Amino acid sequence: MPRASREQASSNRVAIEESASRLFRERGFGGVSVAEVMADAGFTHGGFYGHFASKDELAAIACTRAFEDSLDRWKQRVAGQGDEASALGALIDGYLAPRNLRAPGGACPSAALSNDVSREGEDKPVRAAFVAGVKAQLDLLLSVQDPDRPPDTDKALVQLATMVGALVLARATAGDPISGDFVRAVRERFAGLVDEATV
Amino acid sequence: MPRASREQASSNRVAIEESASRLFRERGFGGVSVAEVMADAGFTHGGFYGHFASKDELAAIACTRAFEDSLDRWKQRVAGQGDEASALGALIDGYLAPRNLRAPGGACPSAALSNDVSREGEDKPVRAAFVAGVKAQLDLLLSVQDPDRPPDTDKALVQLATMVGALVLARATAGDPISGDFVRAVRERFAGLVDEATV
DNA sequence: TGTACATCAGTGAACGCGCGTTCACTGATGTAC
DNA sequence: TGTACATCAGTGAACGCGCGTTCACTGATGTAC
Repeated sequence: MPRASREQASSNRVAIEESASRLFRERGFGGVSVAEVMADAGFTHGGFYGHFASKDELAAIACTRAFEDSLDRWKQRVAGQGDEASALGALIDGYLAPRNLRAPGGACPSAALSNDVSREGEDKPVRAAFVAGVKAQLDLLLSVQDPDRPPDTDKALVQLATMVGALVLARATAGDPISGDFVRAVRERFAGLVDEATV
Repeated sequence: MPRASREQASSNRVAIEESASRLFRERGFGGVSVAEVMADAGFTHGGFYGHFASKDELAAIACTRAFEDSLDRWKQRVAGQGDEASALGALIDGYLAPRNLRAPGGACPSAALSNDVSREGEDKPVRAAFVAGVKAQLDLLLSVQDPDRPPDTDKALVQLATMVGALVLARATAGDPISGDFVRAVRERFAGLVDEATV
């Protein structure tokens, strides 16, 4: 059924981006073919290059979309939380939820794609998309800090590193009890139940 | 030149494992072909299946070897350090050194391979190798703790998550100032220069 | 509002290429006497 | 110690397959009058 309307074509493009955003987070850029992305969105592979210049371009667009989706969920989580501690607690509970461990396709792109992005050349478009996404995540962590104190960028950097590290390690060790140990230990640390000064 | 001696064949196998250990950390399991591993070790691809049953088996062996190499360096770093704080400082300085950011092939497999391992089926041999390696890293972190206090497993879990998160994020954002920010913030946290109780 | 035609979104075959794995072969190594 | 021969480590061609990308084609959409 050729020649969809322009409106239809536009929403088809969005569907392709959403499929790519999920599949790339699940299996990496190299783990999903252009044909698989198109099939997931309900199309044959030939139409791909009518929407995108290359797989690299789609990777960058899908990465940006993944950060947007993820950050929307972060914002919902922290919305309405009274103070910094409860906002962080709500954030980490969602971040390390079993569903997000099992299904990277709907979870944090910093955790799901960091290895993949590291291996891309520094000139590839996906790298800029990733940097922008990480900065937006840091901005959100800064936004939940106590407004009566000066912003602490270093604290946000350490928080994000700890969150991402816990998620990637919990996933890679899934099936072993140590996986749950990472989740529990980092959750408790964020909940402030552990009050040691040193890391 | 066919039919190397048994001794020679044995050291050839080690060379193949070392090439795989480095190349897989650099480019991931899917990013390196069997032929590339063999060429890196100085052989043609056909001899591969005389040494290994499959690429999956090599991935597991290379993963184990990578953790051994990495842990040897960790031990050298913490050896002779007076107390827990200085041992941790020495460890993180090496861990996040520019050389290790730029060349994942000689650095921590937890950081270099976590995404790749997560995507492998839970029955694949590489997953068990990865879990064993992570546990060995946690054991080392526990071994540098103050012997006069009870062992704090949760502290080691949070430390490892923070180290791994910092390394993967610094690598994926390399080329942008935020990359160095992750390194500096986490280094300072480990050095105890930041003494806030909360994460 | 109706008609004629140009546009172009999506199809599916095809391109050159590299993948993991297999296998017949070579000839030095290892062994039996 | 020397000879005859079986073993097997490494070679390179070949297998079926899937990859990213290109392109001629189809026919409904969009537009000019």
